[in-house]
Amino acid sequence: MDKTRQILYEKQAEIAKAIAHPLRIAIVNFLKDGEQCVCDIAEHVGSERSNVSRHLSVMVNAGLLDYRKEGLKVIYKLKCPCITDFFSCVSSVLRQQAKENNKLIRAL
Amino acid sequence: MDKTRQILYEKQAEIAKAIAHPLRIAIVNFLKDGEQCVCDIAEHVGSERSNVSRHLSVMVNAGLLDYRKEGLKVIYKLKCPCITDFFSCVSSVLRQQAKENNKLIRAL
DNA sequence: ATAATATGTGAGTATATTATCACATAGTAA
DNA sequence: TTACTATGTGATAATATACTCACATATTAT
Repeated sequence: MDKTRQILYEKQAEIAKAIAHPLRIAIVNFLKDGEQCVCDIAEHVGSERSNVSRHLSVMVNAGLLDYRKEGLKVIYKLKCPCITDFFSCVSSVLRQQAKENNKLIRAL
Repeated sequence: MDKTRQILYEKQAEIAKAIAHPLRIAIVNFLKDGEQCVCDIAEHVGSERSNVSRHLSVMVNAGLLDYRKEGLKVIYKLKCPCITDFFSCVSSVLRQQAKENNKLIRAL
């Protein structure tokens, strides 16, 4: 295990961690349909603005989101459309789990 | 925000969390080349067996890995080859970050 | 049977993450 | 100026995660 490789894995883990939270996933899914301000994001995901603000900065720091100021508002948007690839993998794991569950249920 | 949708996001986050650790990413990358026992995984990633064992069970619980016993050894393998999609997304974010860093450096 | 090996797990500690509240800041409008 | 709104942040407490050590379990070999 190379030292460089280890650093790479740490960076990759940081990005993965930035996605790995239900609220952040909800935010990402909302932003797929276009950029949004904190205010509207908070209302859509049903959480406090201060909390949403923190989650947004986590994703900005990880390089997942970009933002720009517009008057009082701050508008966030997805930086990388490839985020879809991530969810396609996750969904595939979930489908597999569902398939196995069904197998169990049928065996009852 | 639907209740069902919220549950979906929680499940997705669980899977993402199961990947979001440097050691687990190292393990996944090792297992891409084929199934391996705990012993060899621990040596490859340079960590204690008990620790590796814990990380492996995290990924098994998340549905990322499968295992089978073979004598004294327990052999773990990737359950979903699509894990590559996940890393392609993460790598794309990292490339973007590198690009921006270069831009900064050139502006010095 | 005993010894040796691979794996997993309980307990404890250290660290990280999250949510909440109160407040600070910054832009806008009157 | 004052009032209002959107956003971000410090402090705190609750919770979750990770690592280490010692030990338990299970399989194989002698």
